[in-house]
Order: sequence, then C-alpha cells, then structure tokens
Amino acid sequence: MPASSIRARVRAEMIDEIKNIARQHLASEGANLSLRAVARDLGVVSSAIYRYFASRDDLLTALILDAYNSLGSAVENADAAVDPDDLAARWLAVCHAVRDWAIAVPHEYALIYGSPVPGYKAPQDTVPAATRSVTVLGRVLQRGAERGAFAGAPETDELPPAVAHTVALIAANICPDVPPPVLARGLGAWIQLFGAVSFELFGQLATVVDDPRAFFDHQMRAQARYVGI
Amino acid sequence: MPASSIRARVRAEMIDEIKNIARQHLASEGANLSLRAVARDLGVVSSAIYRYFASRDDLLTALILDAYNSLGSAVENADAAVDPDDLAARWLAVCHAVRDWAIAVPHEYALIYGSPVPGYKAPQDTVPAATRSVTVLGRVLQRGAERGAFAGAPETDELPPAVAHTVALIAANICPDVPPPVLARGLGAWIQLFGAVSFELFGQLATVVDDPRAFFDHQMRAQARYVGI
DNA sequence: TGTACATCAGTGAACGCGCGTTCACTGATGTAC
DNA sequence: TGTACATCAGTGAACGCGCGTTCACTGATGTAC
Repeated sequence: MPASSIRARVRAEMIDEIKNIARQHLASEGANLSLRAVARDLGVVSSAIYRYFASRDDLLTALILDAYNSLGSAVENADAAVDPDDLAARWLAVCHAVRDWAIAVPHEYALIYGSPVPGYKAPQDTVPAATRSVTVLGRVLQRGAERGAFAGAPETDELPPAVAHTVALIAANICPDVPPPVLARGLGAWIQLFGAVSFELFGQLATVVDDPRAFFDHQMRAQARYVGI
Repeated sequence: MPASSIRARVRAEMIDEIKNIARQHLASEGANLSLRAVARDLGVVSSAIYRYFASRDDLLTALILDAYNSLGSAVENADAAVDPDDLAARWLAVCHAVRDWAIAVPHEYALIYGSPVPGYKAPQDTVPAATRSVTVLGRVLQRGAERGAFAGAPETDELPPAVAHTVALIAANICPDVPPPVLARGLGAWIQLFGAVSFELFGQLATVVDDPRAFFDHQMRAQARYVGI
C-alpha cells in the first residue's frame, strides 16, 4: 500500500474519532457543541480540529448527516429482515427501528428531530439522507399496492386539492401505485410515529405512561390497520 | 393605595418585562438564554436580575410555566368559542389553536415540546400547567360520551393490558365515561397533532408540503373521524 | 406632620471560567528525481 | 538507493469576546413612632 494512502486512512480515522467524541458531547451539552471540549477529550490542542473541519458548523453538519444515515440504515435493515409481503410486520419493524434507534442515541435524535440548533442553518445536502427512512414507508405501501392490498381503498377520505397535490407529488417519487388517500393516511401514521417518539424521549409521557413500549406498539398497530396494511 | 403595594406592582411589572425580553431572546438564541444579554436589553447591570430571579434556571422555569399556561389558555379559549355539542368542531378548534399558537411563538413551543434544555431539570410543578391543554381534549371526549356518541364504539381495538391500564388511569382523571378504545385513539390523535406541529415548525415538511395549513387541517379532520367524533 | 430607621433596587467590580477562530511555527511524513 | 523538496498534522500564543454568580456598596423608597 502506498504511503500516501496510509496518511489518508489515518486522516479518516481521525475524523471518525472527532465525530465520536463530538457525539458523546451532544449527550451532555445538547447542540451547544464545543470544539475546544472535543479537542481536550481528543488530547489535542483546539486549533488542531481545524485540520479536519473548517468550522463548528461543519462538524455539526457532519453529525447531522451521520445521524440521518444511521437512522436510515437502521430502518432499512429492520425492514429487510422481514417477509417483504407481510406489510404489517414491515411497518411495525420500521416503527420499532425508529424508536429503538432514538432510545439508543437520544441526543442524535434530538439533533435531527428536536428544536433547530440556534444559529445553525442546515445545508441543502442533508435532504437525501433525511428522506432515506421515510422512503422505506413508501416502499412498503408500494408493495401493498402491487399486491392489490388497497383494492377497496378508503374512498371516504376525500383529499382537498392542496393536499391531493402534495400527496400526488410524493407518490410520484417513491410509490406511484399507492392511492392518494392511502398515502395520506400513511403520512399521518408516519407523523404520529415521530410524535410518539418525541413525546416519549422529551418527557411528555413520563408522568402518565408506565409502559411506553407497549403503548407505542399498540398505537403503531392501530395505525397499520387504519392505513389498511 | 398604600405605598407598599406600588412597590409590589412595580416589582411585578419588572418581572414581566424581564420575562418578555427573555422570550425575545429565546427567538435568536434558543434555550441558551443569557442573563447578561437580558440585563443589557433591560438597560440594567447583570447582577440586578438577581433581585427578581434566583438563577438562570429559575427564569427558564418561569418561561416554561408561562408557555404551558399560554398554550393552555389559547386551547381553552378556542374550545369555549365553539358549540359545546359540536365535537368535531371543538376538536378542530383545539388543533388549530395549538398550531396557531406554535406558529405565533415558535421559540416557546420549542422550549416546551422541543429537545430538553441541556443541563436544565424541569421542576415537578410544571405538570399542572402542562396538562391544561390535553385536558381540553378529555373534556371534548367526555361530552361525547355523555351524548352517547360512542355507542357503537370501535370494539375492534383491543387494548393490551398495559395500555388498558394507562388509558383507564387517564380516563379516571379527566373523562370517566369515555370507553378506553376511544380514548386510546384520542391520545393517538393528540400525539399526531404535536408530531405534525413539530414537523412543520422544525422544518421536516418544508421540502415537500407546500400548503402546511391545509395538510394539517386534513390530517386533523381525518383523526376526528377515526376517533369517532 | 416630621423624623429615625428599615427595606429594597440597582451598581460596579471582581472571580473564574468558557468559547471559536487565526496565525506563524516546528517536525514528521511522504514524493520526485 | 539517496537526497532535496513539498505536504501535512499538530503546537502554542493570542484576539476578542462571552458567560453566571457573588459581594460590598449607594441611594431611594416606604414604615413606625
């Protein structure tokens, strides 16, 4: 192996280590990430970080990207581990993957789904990473459509034009055969999923729900039935 | 009026002014509230704030309490403005009250429903204020129960024991006559409501939903039908 | 009504700490002839 | 294979700024006799 690529590998490892330490700091400090504190933990002088990240915001962006991708992989893997034709099982696997991931790394969840970091403007290139997880839901529904699961679709839900337009756009991108009313319900379920995780993680349920996992599981099963999978 | 009560009134006004300025600062700084910055804007030396709040955390607690109460009032008022027997209208009024309030004061919304403030531990006495808004939902459902709206209740939803227990507890406190499966759906709707507002405010929908109000309205109407009101 | 005293708001200096970022620099590691 | 040069990682000092909190203090405002 050429010497230059050793240098490249060491560099990549260094970047990983910086991000790992930074992730730990998210836990105690929230998004008030301190470059100097990261440098201290790394055993390096603070200015050394600038060899790897141009600024604090750059480091934050890297962490956000990683978080989206980490969640995306978790969701994709959970989905892939289930019989592709068992739609309800896939949906449930996806829901629990999101919740489990969030519980495992709550600071990273807060970073991407909590309040925006003050003064930080997310660059546009987080979008593809951010949509990985929701795309899985789209694929589940698309499979359902292909199998005729929505034959007697919920015609009772009439979509107002603005909503129909939005939903049609989403469908066109990821699940063209899913009837708009079904997709609309699916998006509602998706939103409820993240609402439930946020409530649990951010302490809104703590005073009243004693078995959050069971509560979540029941909710998500109900949503599956409601969506029609 | 005795002179002493003038002093008391001035003191109360001062506390209000500090909180108002602090609220403005939440907008730019998020929960990284700086006492010194507040003091500067107030035209006063930083140590003067300590005449009114024992610490930064005390000020934060006051802001959190106010935010919960402000949202609580908004929801109660919106509900009170609608025919008490028009359950769907009441539910919709409540939903839009939450969303409108959140849009009007997004930083206060983020303060109570966003990521927890790092290093800040909410004291127990925020609980009553925090439950004001959800209690309104309970009252809507209770009215429905009294009017027999849930006669043909959704018996399809069988609640697992842990969930049944939690739901029964909540029902006992605020809406004793609501059948548990209905209340479970109601809680799901409540969670979806906050999920939707968080997604909208924290930028998760920005790239894809062009008319967030219409989208929200449709979702909440669908939930009303699903809950059975 | 007038005076002595107590209460309280606000001051200003200080303590001890933190931060992001820049910059000229030293050495070590790689590259090209 | 050996040497001259270029690249790069990390240093340490500095800039200019921020923060929460404490403390002894000055004056003004209220209270009691």
